[in-house]
Amino acid sequence: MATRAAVAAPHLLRRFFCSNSASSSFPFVPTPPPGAVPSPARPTAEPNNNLFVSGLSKRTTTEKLREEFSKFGEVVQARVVTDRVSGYSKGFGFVKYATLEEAAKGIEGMDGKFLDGWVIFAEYARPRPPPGHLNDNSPQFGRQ
DNA sequence: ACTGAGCGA
Repeated sequence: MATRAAVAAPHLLRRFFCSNSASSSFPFVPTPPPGAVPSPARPTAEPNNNLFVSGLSKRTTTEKLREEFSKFGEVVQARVVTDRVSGYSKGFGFVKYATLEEAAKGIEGMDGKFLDGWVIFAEYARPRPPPGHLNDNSPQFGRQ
């Protein structure tokens, strides 16, 4: 009968699970390799007065961005990146503080907070590419 | 139409 096998089955299963004392033989290793580099390519730039704000709502404008970040320091310049053709916001912007400590407070104060129903992320912006030489064809004419 | 990772005219 199959009843005898059913009695002997739990006995073998108990030995199977109790023999799991050595967890090093388990194929599932949630721990990362010890030789891994902590950060081969850091997603965050070095401390700077400029801040990169992402996760903005499509309805968030430059005025709203400066108004919110001005509560943590003096905002020298704030801009929400919008598309030139469509005119809609791309969902991220930049905020420049007067000093670096104000920029740090701005990140600590606005990073992970809600703005217009969206969780925004504030971090140090990367240095922009060189504008090149002063020429009439330079695209850096007009602002700042 | 703006949809959802990102680095700007």
